[in-house]
Amino acid sequence: MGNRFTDKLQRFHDLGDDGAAALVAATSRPRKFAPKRDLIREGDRPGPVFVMLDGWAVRYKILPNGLRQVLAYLMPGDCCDLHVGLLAEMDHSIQTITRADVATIDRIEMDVILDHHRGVAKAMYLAQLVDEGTMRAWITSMGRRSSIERVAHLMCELYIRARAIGLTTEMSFELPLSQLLLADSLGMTPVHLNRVLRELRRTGAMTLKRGSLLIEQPDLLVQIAGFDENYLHRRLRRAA
Amino acid sequence: MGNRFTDKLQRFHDLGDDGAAALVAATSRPRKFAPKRDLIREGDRPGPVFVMLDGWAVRYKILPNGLRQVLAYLMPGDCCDLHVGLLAEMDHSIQTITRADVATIDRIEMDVILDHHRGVAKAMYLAQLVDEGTMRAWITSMGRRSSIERVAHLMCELYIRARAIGLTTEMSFELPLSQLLLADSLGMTPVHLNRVLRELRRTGAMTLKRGSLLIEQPDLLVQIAGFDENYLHRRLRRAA
DNA sequence: CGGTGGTTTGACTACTTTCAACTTGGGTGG
DNA sequence: CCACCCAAGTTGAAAGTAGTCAAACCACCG
Repeated sequence: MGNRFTDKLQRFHDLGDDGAAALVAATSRPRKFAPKRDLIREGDRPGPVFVMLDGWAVRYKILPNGLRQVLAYLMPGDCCDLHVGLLAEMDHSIQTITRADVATIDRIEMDVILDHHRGVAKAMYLAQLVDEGTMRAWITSMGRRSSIERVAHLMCELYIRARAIGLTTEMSFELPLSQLLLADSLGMTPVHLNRVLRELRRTGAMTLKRGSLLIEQPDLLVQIAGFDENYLHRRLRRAA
Repeated sequence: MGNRFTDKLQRFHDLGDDGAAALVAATSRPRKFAPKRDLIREGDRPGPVFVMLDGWAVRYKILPNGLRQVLAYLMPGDCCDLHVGLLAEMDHSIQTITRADVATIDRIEMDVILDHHRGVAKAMYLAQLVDEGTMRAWITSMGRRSSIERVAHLMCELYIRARAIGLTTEMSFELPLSQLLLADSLGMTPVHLNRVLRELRRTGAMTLKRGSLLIEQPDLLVQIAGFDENYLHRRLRRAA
């Protein structure tokens, strides 16, 4: 009865039948986007809330010198900040990676839903807290993890997130990310990333090839990454 | 009639007399902390919302190997996530840097205030969006700026934030951050940070010395940093 | 007046980028 | 169906950046 968006939120907090229905209705007219299409750009005035019903996207920034930094991945079910409409302008851009189905929820409608369905509001606040935790984990990776640890850590994160929404099969999953994109996510050059991937393959921990990741030794990968999934807050507060 | 917390929020959105009064009342019993005291640690169950009425604090994470990464600075008037109470456990720690006056707002009380004073809710959402924008800027710095650009960028940010709350005098301000702390913020070693600071001094852009920053050539510093303050969202949306 | 934490410096090492060339995999148009 | 093309991936060598280790220095505090 739901879609990937409500399925994700439902795992955070009970939306209630009417809450879920309201969200489904609000996202019932998704638009299809080709790969590498900007949904919104830095400097634009924020519009509606974007909801990824299918496909992947990235948040990113371009520096004056043309370098790009990826800030976050949006996977099916993810959405952007619910209150983003309060801002005068975007401080980053959002672009599709793959073909994608993207719904938009008007700011007013979003407010109405949040006001009338406390379960939806709680679930969305939790989703936002997880996104923030993820940003903190990225800052930590960039600042204090070696390049091999950083790569391993991101792969662990993406695997856990993909698994949570049913995109994994055994120890592998579709990962539609080019090495260029990964390099821009991890603050390294594509050349160096390529060498790090080779090293991870050599250790037997994982193999990334065009479009999919195979995790051969999960324990080893987790150990290399120093991965602790607490920041994804999959353990929820009881009696919230 | 307000305090540093309400003053800050008021700049984002009109709190209304009763909204401001409610916040002042809620933060009227601050507790004093010595420097380097943890307010809460990673793994702890989140409690009330912390509000910095005076003094500085940092959010940080410690890695398994003992390395520390600073995630954000909390300056007077700043507070931590309003919905943090929804989480089962903290994904990072918060520690005072200086002596500090910290108020706490109980989760229930916070919810009541947000429900009854829409202006307060809007202002706090905006504050949170700015904090998120700041995290994105940090990720960008760590990933794609050189060390000298990174240092310059952080100094620009801290100056702008300090100025917004009236802590600056001309082109200098009190900056109670050790080089060790700055190094842990910028993902570099204290030794290297020290050399970068020397280089910035040499160019004549700025001089950091024990406890205060003097910006000698603002234009040069901004240029070195590639600083664009849009992410601090000081330009607000009209008719919000 | 000696500690203690913080800052500064030098020499050496390790890691990462740069640059440039070459390979591969898919898709497209003839 | 195949030749071509382009984006993406891979590799080597040289250069540059940042980390490590160790010691000295400094300022403030008790």
